Amino acid sequence: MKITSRFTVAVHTLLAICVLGKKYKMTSDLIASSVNVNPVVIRRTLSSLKAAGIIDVKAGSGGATPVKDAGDITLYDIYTAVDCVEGDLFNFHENPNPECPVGKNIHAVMDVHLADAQAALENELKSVTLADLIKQLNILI
Amino acid sequence: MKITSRFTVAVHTLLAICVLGKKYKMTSDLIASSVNVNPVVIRRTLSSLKAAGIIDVKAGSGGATPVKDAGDITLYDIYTAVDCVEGDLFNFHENPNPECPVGKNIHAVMDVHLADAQAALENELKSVTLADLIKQLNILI
DNA sequence: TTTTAATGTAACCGTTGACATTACAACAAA
DNA sequence: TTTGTTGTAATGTCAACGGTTACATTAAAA
Repeated sequence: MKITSRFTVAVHTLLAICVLGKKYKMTSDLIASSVNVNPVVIRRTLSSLKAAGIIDVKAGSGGATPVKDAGDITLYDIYTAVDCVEGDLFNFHENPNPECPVGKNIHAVMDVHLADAQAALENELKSVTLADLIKQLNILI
Repeated sequence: MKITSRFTVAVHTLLAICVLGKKYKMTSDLIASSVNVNPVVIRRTLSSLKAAGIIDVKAGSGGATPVKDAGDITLYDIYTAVDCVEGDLFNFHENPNPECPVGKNIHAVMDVHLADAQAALENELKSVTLADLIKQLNILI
C-alpha cells in the first residue's frame, strides 16, 4: 500500500510551472513530457490544483500559471489538493464486537494514536513550501 | 487511499491475546468474533505476528500466546509485521524526463522530504507500546 | 487408536482504486 | 474560421484487499 503518485506528479507539475513558466507556455502536453505521463493525467492534476486555488488554467488558449506565492504553498496543500487520502489515513476494521471488552473499547484506545501518527506525517508536509523546493532546484539547475 | 486494516486488526488481535488470554484459549475463531472478520483473516494475521516473533501459535491444539513483553512491542513493530507498506510510503511517478531540468532533479529535491514525512509517521508509531494500550484498556473495562 | 478441534494455506471471487488511453465537446485567440 | 488547448466522460488493465471455501496437517483428549 502506497500513497498515490498523484502527489509527486502534482509537486512536479507545480515546480515546472513555477520554474519554467517564465520561459514557456505550460501546457498539459509540455508538463506531461517532463513528468512522463499521459497529458490527460496532467489535466486532471491541473484541475485539482485549480480547484484548490493554487493555480490558474486558461481553457482554450492554454497554459497554467501560479496564483499563490510559492512560499505560501506547502506540500500539505498539494497533498490535500489531489486527494491522496480521504479523511483518515488508517483504515479501521468495521464493527468490532461491542459484546467483547476489547471490541467495545478498541476505538477509544487506538484512535488517538492513529490520529497522532497521521498528524505527524501531515505536519512534516506542512513544514515544507514550494519555495523551499524551488530554491533547492535552482541550485541544481 | 488508506493504509490497510490489517494493521488495526493486528493490534486488536494482540490486545485480545494479551488481555483475554489468561481467561480464554485465544483461537482464531474467538478473536475473529471480537474483531468481526472471517477467521481466516485472523489466521493470516496470527501468521504474520508469529513470523515477526511477537506471538506463538499452537497448531492443532490451538491458541495464541504472547512471546515478547507488551512493553517491548510498539505499534511500529505490528505495523511492519503485517506489511502495511512495502518500502516507501509515497509512490513516486516513474521515469521523469532527464532531458528536462525539473524532471532531472525532481528526486534530488523531493526524496528527503518524503522520507522525513514517512519517518515522522513511523516515529509516532514507535512511541506507543502495546503496554500503553493495555493500560488504557484496563481502565475502561 | 480414534476422534475432535484447531491451525496453515492454497485457491478463487468480487470490489475498489490507480493509472493509461481514446474520444470529443467546449473554448479562446490568431 | 481555423488551430491548439482544456475539460471530462468512458473504457480498459492491473494490483491489492478482504471474504470465503476447502482441505491437509497437527496435537491433545477420549
